[in-house]
Amino acid sequence: MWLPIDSRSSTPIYQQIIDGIKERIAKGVLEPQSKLPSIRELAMDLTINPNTIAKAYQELERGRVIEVVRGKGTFVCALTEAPRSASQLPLLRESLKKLLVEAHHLNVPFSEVTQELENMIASWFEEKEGE
Amino acid sequence: MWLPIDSRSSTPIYQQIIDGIKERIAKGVLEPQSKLPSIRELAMDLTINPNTIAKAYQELERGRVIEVVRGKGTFVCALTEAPRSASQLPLLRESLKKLLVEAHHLNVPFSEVTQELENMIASWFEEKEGE
Amino acid sequence: MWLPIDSRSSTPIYQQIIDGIKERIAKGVLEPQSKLPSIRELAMDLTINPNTIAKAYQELERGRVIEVVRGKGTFVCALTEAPRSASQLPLLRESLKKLLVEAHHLNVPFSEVTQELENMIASWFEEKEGE
Amino acid sequence: MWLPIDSRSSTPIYQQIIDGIKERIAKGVLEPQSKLPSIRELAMDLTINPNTIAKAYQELERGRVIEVVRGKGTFVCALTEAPRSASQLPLLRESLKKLLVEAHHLNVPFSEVTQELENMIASWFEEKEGE
DNA sequence: GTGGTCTAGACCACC
DNA sequence: GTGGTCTAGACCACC
Repeated sequence: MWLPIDSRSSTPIYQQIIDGIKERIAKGVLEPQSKLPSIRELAMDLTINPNTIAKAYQELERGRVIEVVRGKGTFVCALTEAPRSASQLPLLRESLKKLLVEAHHLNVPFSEVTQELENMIASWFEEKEGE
Repeated sequence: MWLPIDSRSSTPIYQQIIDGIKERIAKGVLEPQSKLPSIRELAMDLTINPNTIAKAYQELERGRVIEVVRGKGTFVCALTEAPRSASQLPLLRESLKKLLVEAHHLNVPFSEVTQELENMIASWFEEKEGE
Repeated sequence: MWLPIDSRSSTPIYQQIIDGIKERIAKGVLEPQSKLPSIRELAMDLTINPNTIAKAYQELERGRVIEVVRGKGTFVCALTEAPRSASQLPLLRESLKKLLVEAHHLNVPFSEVTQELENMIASWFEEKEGE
Repeated sequence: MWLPIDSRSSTPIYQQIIDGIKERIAKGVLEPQSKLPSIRELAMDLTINPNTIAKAYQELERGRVIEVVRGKGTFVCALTEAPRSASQLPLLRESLKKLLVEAHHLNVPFSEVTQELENMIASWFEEKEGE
C-alpha cells in the first residue's frame, strides 16, 4: 500500500498515516473487512520506522477504524462497529465552523464553498471506480 | 476580550488564540480596523503568559490578519489587504476533503453535511447581530 | 516637503524620515545648503509627532548630513563637511555583501545585479531633472 | 558552526543568526541538503539561549531557507524550493537604491561602487574553495 | 537524540 | 502607554 508521506511536514508522520488510511476507507478504496498490510510491510513500503506505523495502527484501533485479529492480521472494521451517536454532530459542526472561518480568510465566498462541496461529493467515489 | 482556551488541549495555546481571533473576525464580531486588546491586557484576561500572546499576534501579523501600528496598538486589517489568489482554492479543497473523510467516519451522510453547512451559513452572522 | 511614511512598517518612523531625506539629498532633489522645513512644519505635513521629527533631525545632524543654524533654520550640509575616510569603504563592502546574499536568496543571478545597478546609476538623477 | 554575533548591536541576535546562515549558504559554504547544527549545539557554541536560536531557525524555515525533518534535524533547502517570482526584482531594486544612497553619503563615487561589486562577485566563492 | 511550547520575569525602543 | 527581544529553565511530542 502506498500513502503520501512528507517527512518535512509539521504534521507528525504517524498522523499522516492515520489520515491517509481514513481517507482511503472513506473513499471506498479500502473496503470494510479488507486486510491492511502488516506493520513491517508498510514500514518497508514507506521506508519509515516500524514504531511509527505501530503507533498509527494503535490509534486507528482505539478509534474503532481497524481491528487486529490475533494471528491473522489487521482489518478494516465493518461500518456497524462505529455506530452514530449524538456526540458526533457537534464534532462535525466544529469542523464546519473552522471551514467557514478558513474560507473567509481565503476570501472565498460561502456560495463557492457550498458549490465546491457539492462538486466534491459528486466525484467522491471516482478514485475507487477508476481503481 | 474573551477567548475559549483549553490548556490541556494538544493544540498549542498560541494557536487557539489565533483560531479564536480569526473566528471572531470571520463572524464580523471584530470588524476591520477595530483595535485588539494589548498583549498585556489579553494576557491578564486569559491568565496566560504575555510571550504566548505575543507569538499569536506575530503569527497573525505575518498572515496579514492584523497589523501593528507603532506605539499605538494592534488592529484588524482591512479586507483588501489579503487579496484572493489562485493558490487559495486548493487549500480550501484540502479542507473540504478532510471534512468529508471525517463525516464518513462519524457515520454522517454527505447529504446531512450539505444541509448542516447551509444551516450554518444562514445563521453565520447571528452572533454579531445579537451583540 | 513630502516623504513616504508607513506607520505600519517595522522600520521606525524616525528612521523612515532619515532614509527619505538622505535619499532626496543623494538624488540631488535636496541640494547642499538648501533649507529643510522646520520640525513643526514637517510634523504638520506628515501628521506625525514633532518629537519623532526632532529625533530624525538630531540623528542627521550627528551624521553631519544636515546642520542647524541658530535662529535661521536647518540646512543640508555642504559635501566637503563629510570628507571621505579609509573607514568608509569597508562599510560599503558590508552593504555590497548583504546585497549579493539577498540576490542569491531571491534567485537573481549576479550578472543581473550588475546590470540593474548600471541601469539605476544611469537614471539616478532623473527625478531631480524632472522636478 | 561559528557565526559572528554582536550582543551590543541594535540588530537582534536572532536576526544576526539568520543573516549569518543565509550568507554561508549564499557563499556555498553551507551546501543544499547539508545538516545544520542542532538548536542546543549552536546555542552552546555561541553561548546564546536556545530559544533565540529556535526563533532564528523558525524564521529561516518560514522563508524556505532551511527545513526541519522530524526527529532528525535541520537541513539547508534544495535551491528549487525557493523559485523566482516576479515580486523579487522590486525587492532587489529597493536594496540597490539604498546602496547608492549610502554610497553617496560615504562620498564613494558610483563608478567605484560598480567596480567594488564586480570585484566582490569575482571573489565570491573563494571562502568556499579555500575551505 | 531532535525541535516546539510555555512560563516568569527582565529590559528595551518607539510614540 | 505600545510591542519586541532575550534569558533561564521546564516539559513535551516525535523518531
